[in-house]
Amino acid sequence: MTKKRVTLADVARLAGLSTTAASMIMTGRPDTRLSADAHAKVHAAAASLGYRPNVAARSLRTDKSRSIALISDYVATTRFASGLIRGALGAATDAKHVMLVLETGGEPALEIEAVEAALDRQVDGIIFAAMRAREVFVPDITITVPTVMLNGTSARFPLSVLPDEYAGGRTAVRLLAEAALDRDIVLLGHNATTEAGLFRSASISRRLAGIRDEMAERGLRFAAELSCWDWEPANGYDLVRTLLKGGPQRALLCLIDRLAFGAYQALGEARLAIPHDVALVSFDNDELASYLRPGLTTIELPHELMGRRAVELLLQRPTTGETLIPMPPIIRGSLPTPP
Amino acid sequence: MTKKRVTLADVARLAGLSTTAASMIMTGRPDTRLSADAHAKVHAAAASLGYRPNVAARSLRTDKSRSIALISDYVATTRFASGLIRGALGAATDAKHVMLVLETGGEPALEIEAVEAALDRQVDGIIFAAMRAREVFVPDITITVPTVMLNGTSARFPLSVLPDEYAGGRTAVRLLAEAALDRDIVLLGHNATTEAGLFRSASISRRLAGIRDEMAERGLRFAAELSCWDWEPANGYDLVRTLLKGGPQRALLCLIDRLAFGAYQALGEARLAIPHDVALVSFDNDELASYLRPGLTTIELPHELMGRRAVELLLQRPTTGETLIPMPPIIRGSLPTPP
DNA sequence: ATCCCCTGCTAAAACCATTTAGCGAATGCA
DNA sequence: TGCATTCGCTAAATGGTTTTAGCAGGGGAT
Repeated sequence: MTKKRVTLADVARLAGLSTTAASMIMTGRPDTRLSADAHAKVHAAAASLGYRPNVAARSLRTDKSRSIALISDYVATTRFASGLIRGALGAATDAKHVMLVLETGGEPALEIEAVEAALDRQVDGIIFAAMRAREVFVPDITITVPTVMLNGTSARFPLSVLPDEYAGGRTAVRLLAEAALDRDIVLLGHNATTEAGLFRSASISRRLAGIRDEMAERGLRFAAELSCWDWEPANGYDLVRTLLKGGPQRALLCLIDRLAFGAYQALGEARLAIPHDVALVSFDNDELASYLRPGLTTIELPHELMGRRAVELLLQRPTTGETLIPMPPIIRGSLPTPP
Repeated sequence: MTKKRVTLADVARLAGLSTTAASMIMTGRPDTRLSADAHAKVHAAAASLGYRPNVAARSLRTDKSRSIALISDYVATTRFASGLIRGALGAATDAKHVMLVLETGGEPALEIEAVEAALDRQVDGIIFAAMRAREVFVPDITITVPTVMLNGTSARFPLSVLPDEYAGGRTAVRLLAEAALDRDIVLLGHNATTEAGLFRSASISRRLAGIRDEMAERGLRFAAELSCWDWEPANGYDLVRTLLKGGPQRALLCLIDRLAFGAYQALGEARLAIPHDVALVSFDNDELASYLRPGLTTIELPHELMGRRAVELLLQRPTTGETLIPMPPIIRGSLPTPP
């Protein structure tokens, strides 16, 4: 009496054909020679029975599963994580795939387990996502499926999707230079280790390279470079408080929105008006940026697009090398409108 | 020459036993009568070959897959989403399960597709997660696996995991009353539709019920109730600006951290010191709350715990009804320390 | 000696789809 | 008419595991 699942054999029986025929028709093989009548009958039977293929049986036979795995170091630590996931998920769904999410916390043992769990489920591909862009681990076990690095790079897997930090850096300087021509520009959040690429984050060093090149091309120099070792709002606050003992009109180039947030706090306390007294531009387009008053002009880290692109790359598997996703400027009120 | 996957038959062959024996030993069936010697040989063989069971084959046979699906309306819209996902993922991993994440955008057509995609993959259970707590849809198709509602409720599926909003509401009032005994208390973010439960969010109305009951028990009344129709920082800002024309020392009970954020902005502009001039307490423990100066005291929405609990419920499947997760107070600097 | 049970193990079916190899009939070509 | 080719379709093998049914041999009871 147990209601069993409808199988392909049921469909075939109702259509009066063999399961072979039904299979070929349902999977839409191009080269087959079955009659239009047979097609119609099978489709009708499938529809009337509400047939859904058993994915396990199919994977067993084909070694494919219409699913991909997103293996990340941290899923929740940064709000950006959800942008990557959302983009990847959207693209996966569009391609009629399903997405497994695995988290490793950066621990090698868990990384191995995650990869094996994914492989056990015959995923059609793996995305390794780093929540802060960096050179990534990837456990040293044989991986038999296509793989792309998301927001990170790896020597083993050349396919990667990254934000175009260099161009983004140039954009930021351009915006600042055009909007606040006459002001001294101060760099906020610089960090020698990071810039030298010694730290994990290749991204930030590219960002800085773009900034410096654009400054140089415009014949500009930073009036000051304030560095810090962490990128929390409190760091931005402290840095700007000490800065404020200095001169009159200034422009701030913040490397990260959270620092800019702290800067806003310090500026507010000092009764300095944005953008009239101090102009700011920053990076990330953190959700914070839209909450500030006035809104923070910032160069967006396009996480959703990156996630999407990673899945597309994985499934189409044509190209090789780095895919750079542009970082669009988000214009809000923290820069004066150019004359 | 193609390196094939190691199968159970390979293991059995190496151990000199039948696949039946190998299967029984590997799956650790309790009632079997195979010798200790046989156990040792099979385990040794499996280890030396690096055997990993083929999940597709196993699911085909058992209709289980050691995987669960998290179907949510929105994955990225709120920062909280990642808390739910993270918690669920952690619990799933602990139970050696893998988690599929599906997103529907709240569209019924996509919801059906998501459920079917999950069922096709023989998931062992489904979690329906709502990113804002509410009565949830759930498409009207037969669902053959255990199901729990996360941060939402459904008439069809009685198992749900929710924040204990009522108790949370009482906690907030208690903190405020104890720390700012003498001040008038203003309620911020109230909204008639919501409170009546007419809006989607059952959560907020419970939160308010807790607040009102605790106020009543303490013989307190709100000096004012400021309502708004949206919960963005700008709303909090506007509300507090108009409020500030009023009297001297005040205490603010904000229904949502984002409103409190706007309140901070308005208070800062008015040069009012927190908590000296105005005390605040709020709800959610948004990431924002820790960035503010002074930090915002708030009643946490325990998303990670909720996600975790949902998975545990799904896999153990003992209980029924609502599971309420406590909302812990996060003490920061926005309340004066009691004498 | 007969019968029964127990121990330790295995053969084979089942799960459901895909795919290879091939069959009978109809058609094309000469 | 004879032969080869194409058309439209199917039988059976395959993938890797779990599970049911049961076998051979030994021991105990009667």
